Amino acid sequence: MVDTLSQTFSALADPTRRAMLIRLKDGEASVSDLAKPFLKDMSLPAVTKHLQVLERAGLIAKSRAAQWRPCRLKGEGLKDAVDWMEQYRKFWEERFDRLEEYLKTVTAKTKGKGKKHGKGQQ
Amino acid sequence: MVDTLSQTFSALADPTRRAMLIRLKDGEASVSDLAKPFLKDMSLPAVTKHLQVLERAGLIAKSRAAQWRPCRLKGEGLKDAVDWMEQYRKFWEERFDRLEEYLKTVTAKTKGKGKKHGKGQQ
DNA sequence: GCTGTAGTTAACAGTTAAGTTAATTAACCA
DNA sequence: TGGTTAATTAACTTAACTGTTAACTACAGC
Repeated sequence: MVDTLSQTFSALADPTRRAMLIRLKDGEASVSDLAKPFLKDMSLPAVTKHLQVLERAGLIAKSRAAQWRPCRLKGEGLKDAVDWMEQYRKFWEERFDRLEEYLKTVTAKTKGKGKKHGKGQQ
Repeated sequence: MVDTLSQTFSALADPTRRAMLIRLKDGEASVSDLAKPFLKDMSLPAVTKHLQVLERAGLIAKSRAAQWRPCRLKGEGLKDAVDWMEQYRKFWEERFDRLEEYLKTVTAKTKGKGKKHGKGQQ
């Protein structure tokens, strides 16, 4: 697993880490601030590891202030992941079946004009 | 890992599986159709397993036709994941810093009216 | 019934992930 | 200097993930 997209999705595939990101929406927080809701369920080193995963995925950044390590959200890290998923939007939007049928009719008439924006993503 | 969101993100955290989803955007495909691009790198049972992951995550559905198992995309499975990520959109959109500053001014004036749509997501 | 094709299941091996406890680093404070 | 707080690192365990090969199920067609 080397590619950025995999790292992003992998980092998001854990409820603890997602909860941490949600907490960080409200602004910076130290490691122990972030740990607080989880210390019944896991140790502080476990929290450190989760934060490292988020940091490596580019979803948060840590700085230093005395003995604290304030963490802040880096939302840009989510952009590529959302962009990737957006290509499926039409597959979950309402009345897709009817929409697709309509599109088939249209593309049949305009023979291939609908081959727009091939981004070559994977 | 029990929750749907974790399953979805986890399923997406693999380039092989993402490539399979991309292939399925073009329409139904059998297991061996889907396997074709990967058989240099992995065996057919490995492909089966990837498809099982996607199926359990609700991202694809398998049917039966003679000895084939046509797979089709189930884009609705991505909806919740995208919705979750959308809450961070403002964090990656351009000039966020200035936007945030502006919002702070606004909410300071309207004292609390900006507390909209608390979806209780995690 | 036999043979080929499509796909899954079983059993196993290697790697990574996620947690633990104990020890360590680093800064503050008195 | 010594104690406290904040956080990380080290070493280890366990479980899950990803892949393998070999065996099996199921259907098609002669």
